[in-house]
Amino acid sequence: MTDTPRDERYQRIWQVVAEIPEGCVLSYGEVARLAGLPGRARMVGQALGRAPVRMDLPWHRVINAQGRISFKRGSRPYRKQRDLLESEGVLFVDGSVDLDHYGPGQVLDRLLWGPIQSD
DNA sequence: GGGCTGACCTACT
DNA sequence: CAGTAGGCCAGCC
Repeated sequence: MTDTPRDERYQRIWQVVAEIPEGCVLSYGEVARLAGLPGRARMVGQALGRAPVRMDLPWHRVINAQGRISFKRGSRPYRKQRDLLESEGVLFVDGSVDLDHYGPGQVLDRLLWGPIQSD
C-alpha cells in the first residue's frame, strides 16, 4: 500500500470522510484504517488540509482519538469545528465528545434511530 | 541527502 | 490524569 500513488491515498481518505453521517465523528486513525492506510493517521490531517474547498467535505466530523478537536483550544479553526459539530447535535462535555455516543460504534444506530436524544 | 514540523496513534510509566 | 517513546509520513527548508 505504500506504493499507492499519493493522489489515490488522498482520494480514499476524502471518500471515507465524505461518507461520515451527520452527527457522527471518526478519529483520524479510524479514517486512515477505513481508507486502507492503517497507522497513517497523520496523513489524514494532511489530506483534509489539502482537500479542495469545492468538495464540501465534512472535515469537522474528524477528531482525534481522545474525542477532542486537534486544533488549539480557542483558535478560530477550533471554534469553527466545534460550532459545526454542535449544530449537528454533537455534544461536548468538558471539551471532548463522547465517542460512545457519536463514534464509529454508533454510526449504525444513528442511521436507524436518528439523532441521539439523551442518555 | 538530513532535519524539522505536524488537524495523529498506541503503549507504557 | 500527565508524560514519554516509538511509529507513521508528506511537505518544506
